[in-house]
Amino acid sequence: MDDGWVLKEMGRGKVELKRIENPTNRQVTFSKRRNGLLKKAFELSILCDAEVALLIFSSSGKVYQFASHDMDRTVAKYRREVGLLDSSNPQFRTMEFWRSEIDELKRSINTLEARLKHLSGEDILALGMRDLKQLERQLKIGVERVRSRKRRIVSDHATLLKRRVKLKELQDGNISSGLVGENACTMFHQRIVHEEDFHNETGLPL
Amino acid sequence: MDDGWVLKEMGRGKVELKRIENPTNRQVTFSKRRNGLLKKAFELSILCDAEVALLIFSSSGKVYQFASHDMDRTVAKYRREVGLLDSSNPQFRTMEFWRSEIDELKRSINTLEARLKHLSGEDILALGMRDLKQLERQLKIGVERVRSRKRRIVSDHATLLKRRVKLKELQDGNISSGLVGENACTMFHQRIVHEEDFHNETGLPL
DNA sequence: ACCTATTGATAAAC
DNA sequence: TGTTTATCAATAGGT
Repeated sequence: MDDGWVLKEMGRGKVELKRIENPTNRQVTFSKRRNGLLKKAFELSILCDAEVALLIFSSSGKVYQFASHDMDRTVAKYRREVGLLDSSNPQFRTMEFWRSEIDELKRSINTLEARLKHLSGEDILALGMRDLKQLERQLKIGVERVRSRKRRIVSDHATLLKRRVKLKELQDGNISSGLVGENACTMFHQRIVHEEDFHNETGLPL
Repeated sequence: MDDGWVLKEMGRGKVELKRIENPTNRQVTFSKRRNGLLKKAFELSILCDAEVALLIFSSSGKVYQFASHDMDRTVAKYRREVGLLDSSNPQFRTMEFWRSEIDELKRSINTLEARLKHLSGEDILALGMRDLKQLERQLKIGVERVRSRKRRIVSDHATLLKRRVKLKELQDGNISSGLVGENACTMFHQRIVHEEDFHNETGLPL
């Protein structure tokens, strides 16, 4: 049945008109749409003989701009037209600027803390089934990545030890059968796996 | 033969990237494109979490604007990026205070983001076995909590439906066997479990 | 302002 | 980052 998408569409797929959570996708989309927006602004100014000024700050703080005439001139014009407020007062403006900057950072922190809690399974009572599913998926991916990394570390350890033993064998002169090193390595590997309780496959109760 | 259009295209026909001479067409196009541009600016700010400010003056002098945050704030930010700072400014001290305040908040954000990434299994290459183990434990707890919550939701849904059906049976008068409600409920429950792919017990590949 | 044929923009995948 | 491709969006021209 139709999910009742309250969405927004674009290219290959449809995109919800909401902050793109995936940082990579967000960056790519930003780059593309930024260029598109700048181009459109330019076209409007040419085709329709309009005065256009566009300022774009990426979330990382980088600036992009377009001004058909001159940014300062256009902004000044805007202030004259709309500037009913005495925002020209340097003190006032600076103050407001810093305060809004700080408020925004605090909002970011709140968002991050909320997401962090969700990933720990806290404060999830308000989430719907859809969000819960996504959360679980993300958590599983995380678990798998961590496990993968752990496997890798153990594997690297084992390989390293194997090399060392092999080297030692060569330096000491081959004593008897060449299986000594292999056995030592295997034993080491098993020890690691056991002591660290590797993946704890038996269940979740830590 | 190709006229070698040094043009610009759009809709039904192609349009030369040049001021539209026909005043009527120019006005119509301005109206359409202005709205398109404002919409795009809005979308960019939402989708990519960007700070966008857009000023448009029609050739007749009318103003149109969009600011994702606050026009003055964004313009001030722009001036700050472009214009140089004067450290001899009397307000430099104050500014330093605000900046340190902001730096602290940004540090908090960095910490939170790092933890968030770790919980998503990203940037974990630098972590040791001990941290990885703890991470995995936390992720598993999260997964279990989310699953528990999902179970609860499904269960509640089922209970609710069961009640409704029972109620309806009473209102309609008992038609035949009292098993009707039970069956409907069971079917609903199964549908939910299946459609939502409940726990995806088959494995981790999402 | 509404309607469509066309071109434009862009999400996803590579 | 750049290229390609499938899709949906924007919009020119007309009514």
